[in-house]
Parts: sequence; C-alpha cells; structure tokens
Amino acid sequence: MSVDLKEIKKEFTKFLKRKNMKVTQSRLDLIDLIADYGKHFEVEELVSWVSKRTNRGVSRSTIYRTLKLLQDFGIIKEVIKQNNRTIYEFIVGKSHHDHLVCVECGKITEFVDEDIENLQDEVCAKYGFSPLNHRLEIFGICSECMSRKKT
Amino acid sequence: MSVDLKEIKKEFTKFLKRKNMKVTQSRLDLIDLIADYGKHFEVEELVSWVSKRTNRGVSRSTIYRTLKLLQDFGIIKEVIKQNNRTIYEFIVGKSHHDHLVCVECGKITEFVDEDIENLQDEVCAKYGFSPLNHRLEIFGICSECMSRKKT
DNA sequence: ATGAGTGCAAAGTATTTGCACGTAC
DNA sequence: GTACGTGCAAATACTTTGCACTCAT
Repeated sequence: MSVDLKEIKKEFTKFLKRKNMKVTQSRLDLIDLIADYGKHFEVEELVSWVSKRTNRGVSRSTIYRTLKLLQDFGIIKEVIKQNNRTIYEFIVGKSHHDHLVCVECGKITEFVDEDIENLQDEVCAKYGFSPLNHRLEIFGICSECMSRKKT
Repeated sequence: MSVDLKEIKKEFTKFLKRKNMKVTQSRLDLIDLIADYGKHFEVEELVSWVSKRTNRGVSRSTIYRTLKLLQDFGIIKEVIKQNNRTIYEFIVGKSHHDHLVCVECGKITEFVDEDIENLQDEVCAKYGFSPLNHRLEIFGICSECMSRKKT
C-alpha cells in the first residue's frame, strides 16, 4: 500500500474545518476502513465491512452522508451506475481509470488509457466545458464468460 | 427528420414476433411518441408527454416495460445515470455519441468522437472483452454557467 | 379461445430526512 | 454550552411485480 492514509486524514481534517464541520471519529475511521477494504464497494457491502471490522458498526445514514463528503473531498468516486446499484471506489493513489463491466458475471475490470483521457479534455476544450469528473463504463461480456458460452 | 419510423416499426414487429410477443398499439405508438419528443427524456417526462399527445395515456408500468423492450431492440439507450435519475435517448439515426452534463444547470451536450470510440474498441480487444454498449458521461460546468459564475 | 399485455395498487430497492440524543469544539 | 453529527425510523423516489381484466393472434 503506497497510500499515506495519515496524510489523507490530515487533509480531510483541514477540509472539514474549512467547512465548519466536525472532525469525528466516525468520519476518519471510514477512510481507513474503505482503504482497507481495497476494492470496489456498494453501500451494503461497506455497512457489513464496517460492522465486521469495528465493534460499533455504523448506520446506513452516516455511511451515505460520509460518502457524499468523501466524494466532495475527492477520494472516492461513483464508478458504476447499473440497474439500481451504485458502485464506489477509493481513488487515491490510482491513475484515473475506467471500467469494463461484464453483464454476465458482474466482473469489473479496470483499465487506464491516457489517450482517451486526453481526447476527452480536447472535447471539453472545444465546447468551453470545464470538466469536474467523468465516468466511462463499457458493458459487455468478459473473455471467461464468452468461452463458457461457447462450450 | 431523416428517420424512417415506418421501417423501424416494421422491424420492431418482426422482433416481437420472433420473441412470441404481441404487437400492440401501445408498443408501436411509443416509438412514434419518443421519436416525436425529439430529445433526451426521463420516464416521468415521457408519461406526461404521452398523456398530452394521446387520449388514453399510458401507465408507468407499461412505459418501464416497453422501454426495456426498446432497449433490447436497440433503438433507445440509457445515456445518463445521475443521482437517482435515468435519462434515455432515442438513438436511431445518430452516430454513437457521448455527453457533457452540466452539474449547475443540467444542460446536456452531445458530442461525437470517433477516436474515443476506436480507442475503446482497442481496449476491449486487449482484454478479450466483447463490448455491447458503453456510456461516457463527462460531468462539469458548461460555458454559460462558467461565465455567469465569473460575473 | 388462449396467452400475453395493460393498468392499478402494492411491494421492493436505494437513498434521504426529521428528530432526539450524543459529541466535538 | 452550543451546534453539528449520529442512529433510528419514517419518508421519498424510482422501479418492479401480482393480479384481474383486455386485447392480439
């Protein structure tokens, strides 16, 4: 793990103070817990994970509220919106990447493509649009599912 | 309007028969109504539009069910998933395009970029992934909102 | 005639909110 | 001490589903 969580929490503390919000244990802990989880997650998964890893657990409301804060702060992102599910990801220490989503097995594969990123910036420039973030989801069938289907 | 709706409905009829489904007025009408609406839409908007344009109206259930069918058939697509909203689009007669979504005013701008499309195909090829469709949403602030903010 | 389609109301999900109590400052 | 945070339960929003009736074949 190449991510300096201590530094992130320090920055997050500043971020909260700047907004006159309180630095609570619950908020700081969630950063550790998400980093520790180490993969994409849905709210439900996170709730279970937190219960499993702590004695106190956490309410869904707090999770939703804190996730929103962490998105504003910029360390997590909604990476997939499919059906009624929202999949989040801890994005610190990763280059921007996008996702291949297998509609058969649900497997999510990350990929990085600098060229796609650059072309997007060009498009935005062309329209005088100031991008804040983006989401590219490619839905399809992964190689394993494809070979299984052929059999 | 360069789209031949008659032809589309003929194909849709075949599509339904192939699946042993019935060719109902309601289903065929929805194609006309969506084409006629001429822009992105949400379910709620479509329900209002249908009521406004017809005498009978249509139930939300049928709208949802038919939208799913039309997606399978391939003439509409969920183009934006933001917050809890799903925005659909009639995609017949358009090259594949993606969207710039202004988070201030909600304006949606379409753009076409062949190079991005090609790069995506390359990525899929690299992972042995068979793409079915994709969605690229760039969230940010449009030029009008940006100049309004500066003032 | 038969099975699929439709509308309605009810049920499911995911997410947000009001409020009483707890905690950071 | 005060204001914001938290958990809980209730509310909301979107979408799906069961069922009785209707319509396409």
